[in-house]
Amino acid sequence: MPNYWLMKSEPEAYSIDDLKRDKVSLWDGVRNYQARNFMRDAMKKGDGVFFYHSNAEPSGIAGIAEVVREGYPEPSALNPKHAYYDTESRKNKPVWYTVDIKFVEKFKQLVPLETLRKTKALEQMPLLQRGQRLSVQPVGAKEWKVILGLAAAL
DNA sequence: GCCAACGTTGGC
DNA sequence: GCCAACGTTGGC
Repeated sequence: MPNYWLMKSEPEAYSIDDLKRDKVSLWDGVRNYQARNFMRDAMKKGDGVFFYHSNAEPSGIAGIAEVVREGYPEPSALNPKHAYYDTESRKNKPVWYTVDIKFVEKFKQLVPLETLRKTKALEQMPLLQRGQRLSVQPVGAKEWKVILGLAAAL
């Protein structure tokens, strides 16, 4: 039984079209411990991922990806030349982790945040809670299905 | 561009 | 260990 996740990215930085082009990508640059813990400990091969566009016009869920490689030390945190370099991170004692995801599907139309908010069955989603800004977060199986339904109906 | 909410840092 | 200051996220 796979689990489901939602990952946020600003489309100007990395969009679902970029993932479609790359087919597979790591998910680096996350510098939040809770999000890291999900990637390091909880995300499993085969899990489903909603690709969320944040700070976008409009923001919302753009499509689907799938976990293809489970948590491993994030390379850019160990690379002094990289913008995501972290002086605290060491090869034998990494601080930050990432997973690899592969492109599965881009929705014909993005499911806007506004639509998610209007959907009663989704009101418990972490994404929709006030002030929450976790960039990697779990999605319930029921919510996953509801959102697939919304995407199909657009 | 604004700003509320949040996470992190660092002085004490 | 508290908490003010600061930087970041992300909707609007």
